[in-house]
Amino acid sequence: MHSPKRVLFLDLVLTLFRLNGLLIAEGDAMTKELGLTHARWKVIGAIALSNAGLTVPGIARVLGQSRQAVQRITDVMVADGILVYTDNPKHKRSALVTLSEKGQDTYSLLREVQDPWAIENTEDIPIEELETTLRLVRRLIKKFN
Amino acid sequence: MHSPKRVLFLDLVLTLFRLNGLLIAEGDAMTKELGLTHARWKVIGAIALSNAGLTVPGIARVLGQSRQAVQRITDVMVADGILVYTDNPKHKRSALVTLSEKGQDTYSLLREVQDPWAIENTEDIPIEELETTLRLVRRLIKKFN
DNA sequence: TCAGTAATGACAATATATTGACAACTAGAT
DNA sequence: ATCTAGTTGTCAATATATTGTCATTACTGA
Repeated sequence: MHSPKRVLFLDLVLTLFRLNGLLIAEGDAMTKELGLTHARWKVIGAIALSNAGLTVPGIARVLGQSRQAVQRITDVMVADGILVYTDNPKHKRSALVTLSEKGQDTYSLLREVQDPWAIENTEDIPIEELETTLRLVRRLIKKFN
Repeated sequence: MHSPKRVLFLDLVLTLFRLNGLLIAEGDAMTKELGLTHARWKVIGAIALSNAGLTVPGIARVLGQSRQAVQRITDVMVADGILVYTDNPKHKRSALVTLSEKGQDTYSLLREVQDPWAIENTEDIPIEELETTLRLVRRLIKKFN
């Protein structure tokens, strides 16, 4: 079928895969000295950007991953003292995952490299385009949920 | 620092991680009956969308992955008769990865589900927004290369 | 031409993620 | 109050991906 949107969309999907890999590489390079891996800073970022508390499956949904994969990482990070499982008033078994003091320190250090990085990489991009893109991405997520 | 772009960008990054996971899930659901996994249809898609030929490291770059991961998959797919390594006039050792006849058949079947999927999911999205998003994503990729 | 740098295939070790299954818990409808 | 469908923690098996290393090949600039 002769649909320009179709080609555009498939191209976009492939391009997003690529960007995903590059973003992970960027994050890893940024956090190398902090002893983080992408599996870890993704979790920290997800928790930090959530206003309400997040459970393990909640983090998994935010990251688009299986809850088992997140569970594995959070268990390790709790053992390392970066995260803490805290009581969830809304669920008896499913604990909220929060940053420990050490975790908050780590996040502070993360912010020190992440913020300049974010600002630098959006310098020449109009805010309207960022908004359009975010809106479009959210729209797609809604479709696929 | 009080930068709306910064927050917007970090939000976008997290949202892209999520979309990435959902896209993989979509693709897996789409190709379940074709005996493909995301590691495989990504490679097929990358080859199909490339006008020139692609080498293993080339596919890895397009997908934002390590070349070793792609090498592993292509080796298996060659053994399965879906892909073929063909001579690369531009490089003595690095072969071009192409679809075999069986691979092209698989790709045809893939297209039969992928095309309606792509059309359906972009129905209500203006082409200008798709273009803006693709341009922005490409711009970011260029920064991170 | 040639030296230095980068890219590639290959192999190994390790990290990360998915999938499947099952019992315990939750939420919503009736 | 109860039933039912969906969610969650947990364990196990498997798939996928990264990282590191080294020899070989390709590329680039002087």
